[in-house]
Amino acid sequence: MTADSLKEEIWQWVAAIPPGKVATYGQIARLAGYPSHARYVGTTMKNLPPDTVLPWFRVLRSNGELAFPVASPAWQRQKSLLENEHVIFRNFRVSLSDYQWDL
DNA sequence: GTTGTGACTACCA
DNA sequence: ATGGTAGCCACAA
Repeated sequence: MTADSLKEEIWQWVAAIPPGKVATYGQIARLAGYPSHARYVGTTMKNLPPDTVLPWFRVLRSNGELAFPVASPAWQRQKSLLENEHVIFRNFRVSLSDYQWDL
């Protein structure tokens, strides 16, 4: 396998997260077949172009928090994108038991 | 080669 | 709950 095929696997799985659902970095890594690459999933999201169509905002930390510092501009942007599709925040985080994507 | 750096995570005090 | 840590691994310098 090549280096970018992993990146493409990650893109594919992120693209597959249904609206109103969320996944974790570790979950995407496992689905892509590289369970130890949660960090790389984050790196891949960071490197997406600003105009990407990928639903990067549906990817969260394993505890349901966003990866950005609370109340930062990026944090607020991601929060509203999620709220737009009815993902509700409670105490600065999403309840994975309510919203996590499971196949 | 090596080193430092993360949109990470599981564990443990 | 919460703060620290060790493991993780692609990537850039």
